[in-house]
Amino acid sequence: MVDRSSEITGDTIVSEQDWLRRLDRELNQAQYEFVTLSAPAILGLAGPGSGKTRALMYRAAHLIKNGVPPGSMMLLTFTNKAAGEMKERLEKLIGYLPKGLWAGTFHSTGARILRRHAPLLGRTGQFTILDEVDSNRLLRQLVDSLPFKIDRDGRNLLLKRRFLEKVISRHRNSNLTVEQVILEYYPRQVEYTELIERLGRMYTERKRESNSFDFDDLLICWRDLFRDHPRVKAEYRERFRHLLVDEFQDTNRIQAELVDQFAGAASICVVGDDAQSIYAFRQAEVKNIVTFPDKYPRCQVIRMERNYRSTPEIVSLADRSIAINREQLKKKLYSSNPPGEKPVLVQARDVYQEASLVGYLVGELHSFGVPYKEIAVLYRSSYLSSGVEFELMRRQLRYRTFGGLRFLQKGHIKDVTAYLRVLYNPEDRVSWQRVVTLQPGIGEATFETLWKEWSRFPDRLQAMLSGKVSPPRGAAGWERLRETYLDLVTPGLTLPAMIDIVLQKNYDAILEKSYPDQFEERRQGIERLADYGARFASLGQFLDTISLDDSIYSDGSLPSTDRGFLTLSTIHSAKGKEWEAVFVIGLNEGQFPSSRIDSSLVEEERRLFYVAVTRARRYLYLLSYRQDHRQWGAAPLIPSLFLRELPPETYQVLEPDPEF
DNA sequence: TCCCACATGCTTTTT
DNA sequence: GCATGTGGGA
Repeated sequence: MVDRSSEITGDTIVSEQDWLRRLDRELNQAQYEFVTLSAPAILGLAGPGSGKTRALMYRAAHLIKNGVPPGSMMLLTFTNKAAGEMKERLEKLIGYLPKGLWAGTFHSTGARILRRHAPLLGRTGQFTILDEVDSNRLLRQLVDSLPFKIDRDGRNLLLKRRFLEKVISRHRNSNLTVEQVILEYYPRQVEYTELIERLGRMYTERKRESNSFDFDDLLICWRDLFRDHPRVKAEYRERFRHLLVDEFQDTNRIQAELVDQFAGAASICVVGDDAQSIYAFRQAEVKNIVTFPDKYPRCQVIRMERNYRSTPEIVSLADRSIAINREQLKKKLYSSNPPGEKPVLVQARDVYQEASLVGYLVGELHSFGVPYKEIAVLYRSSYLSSGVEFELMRRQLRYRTFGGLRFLQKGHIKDVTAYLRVLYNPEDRVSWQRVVTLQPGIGEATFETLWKEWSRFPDRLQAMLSGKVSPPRGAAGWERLRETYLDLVTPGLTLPAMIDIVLQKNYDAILEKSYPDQFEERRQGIERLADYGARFASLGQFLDTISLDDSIYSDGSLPSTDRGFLTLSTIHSAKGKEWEAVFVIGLNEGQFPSSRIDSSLVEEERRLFYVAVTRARRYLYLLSYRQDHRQWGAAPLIPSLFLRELPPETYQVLEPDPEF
C-alpha cells in the first residue's frame, strides 16, 4: 500500500532541480521572477497575451513543489470561465488537481464560507442563492406590500429598468449611502430616497426570513462575517497563507476589501491589466489595481509586457487604439512573433451581407488549414449574433455560443428548479410563491393569505405534506402539488427522477397550457436540465452549481468539451481566451460603443474593443455595416468610433464584391 | 381575485 | 422577435 501523499513529496524532492530547469526553460525573465518571488504582496501587471494566468498558475505550482500545502492556498477570480481556466492549467502543470486547494470565483468562495457559518448570519447551511430574477420579484412584492399606496408613476419608476435593484446594489457595493447613489446617478429621483431606504431594509429582512442570500450578499455578508466575528476571520487567516487573484482589474470595492482581510497573514499575489477592465457596470474599480502597491507597502511590482499571442500587426493596432485612453497605467506592449497580415476592415452593406462575408471568410480560413475551433466571432451585445448564427446554420457549420440569453433564467427552467429549491430550503419564499401560484386558481393574493397561515408551522414542507394547511381557493391545484411533494420526499431519488416526478405529477399540464405552441421545445429544455443533473450526487450541489454558474447553454452541453465548433461569443465572455482568427462584428456607431452609455464610459468601451482585438493570434477581421433593417429608424449607420480613430497604417480595407 | 388577450418596450456586458 | 405590463371580463 503506497501512501499517496508521500509519493508526491518524494516526487517533489527528486524533481526539484528539474522543476527549476523547467521554469527557466518555459518562462521569460519577468515571468520567472514573478513565479519565484517571495514577498508579502506581489502585483503582476501584464498586457494581453503575456501569459499572466499562466504565470499565476506556475506560481501556484511552484509553491506546491516547494512544499506549501495546497490547503493553505486560495485562488480567486471573477468569472466562472476564468476559474475553470485556472484549474485546468494548474492540473496540466502538475498533473493533478491538489486536494484541499480552494479555487473559484469570489462568489462561489463566498457561498462556501457562508454555508459553513450560516447560523451566525441568521441562516441555515441550506440557504438559497437568489439570482437577479428572484431578487427582482422579491422587491416587486415588497413594493406592492407597502402599508400605504404609492401612485402609479412612482411604482412604475421604482420597478422599471430595475431602478430599485440597481440603486440598492450600487449602494451596497460602493459604501455610498442610498442618497449619495441617487444624487450621483439619478438626481431627478431624489424624492424617493427615503422610500428606497425603507424598501432596502425590508428586502434585507425578507431575505433573512426566506433563508436566502442574493449575489451581492455572498461577498458583503462574507466581509461582514469577518468584521463581526474576529474568531472566524482568524480561523481563515490562520489557514490561508497564499492568496492568488486573477483578473484583479475587475474586482469591485467589496472584493478588494475581502482580499485585504488576509493582509499580514498571507502572501497576496494579484495579476491584472487595467487596460482590460470591462466590468465598471458591476462597480469594478480600476483603482483597486492602480493603488495596490500603495496599499501594500512592501509590494513588488512585476511587469509582463511581452505578448506571445499575436502578430506584431495585431498588437500594434491594439496598442494604437488603447493609447487614446487617458486613464491608464502606461505599458509598452510588444510582440516578437513573426509578422503576419494587417488586420482587415470590411464595411458591408447590411447585416445580411456582413453575415455572409463572415461565412465566406470562415470557409476561406478553413481551406487554408485554420480549424473551426480556432475561429471566433465576437460582438458587443448578444442580440448582434443572430445574423451570423443564421448564416452558419445555412452553411451547416457547427458553432457554440457564449454569453447572452441565459438558459437557466428562462421561465420554465426557473419553474422546475423552484420545485426543487423548496425541498432543499423550505423557507424559500420566492420559490414557494413561484410553485404555488403556478397552480390554476391560485394567484398572488391567495398565496399571501396562505403564507401567513402556513408560517405558524415550524416546517413548511411537513405542514404541506400533512395536509394541515390549504389555501382559501384553488384546492384542486394545491392537492396535486401536495401529491407531487409526497413523491418527491422519497429518500434516495436521483435528480432526473425528481424532475420526472415534477413533470409527470404537476408541471407538464401547466406547461402545456401556458405554452401550447412551444410545449415540446420547452419540455426538451427541461429534459436537458435533468440530464445535466444526473452528474450531481446531491440536490444541494446541483442547486449551488446552477445558481452560481450559468454555463449550461440551450444546447445542453458544457463549454469547452467539444472540438470542431466555431465560437460565437460576447466580448465579455471571450476575455482570457484566444483564437487563431477572430471576427469582430457590428462595429457600428450606436451599437459599439453602445448608444445607451454616457460619454464617461467611452474609455470602458474602448477597453472592450481592446479586449476583442487582442483575442486574435494571426487573423483579425473588423466588420461594420451601413444599414440596419431590423431597427425602426433605418438611418444609415456609420462605422464605430473605434474604427474611425484607428491610424490607417494599422489596417487594410477589404471591399466586398457588390454582387456578393 | 384570477385569467386571458393584447400592447408595449426592450436588448449591454456577469455573479 | 420575446418577456413583461395592462385592462377588461368572468
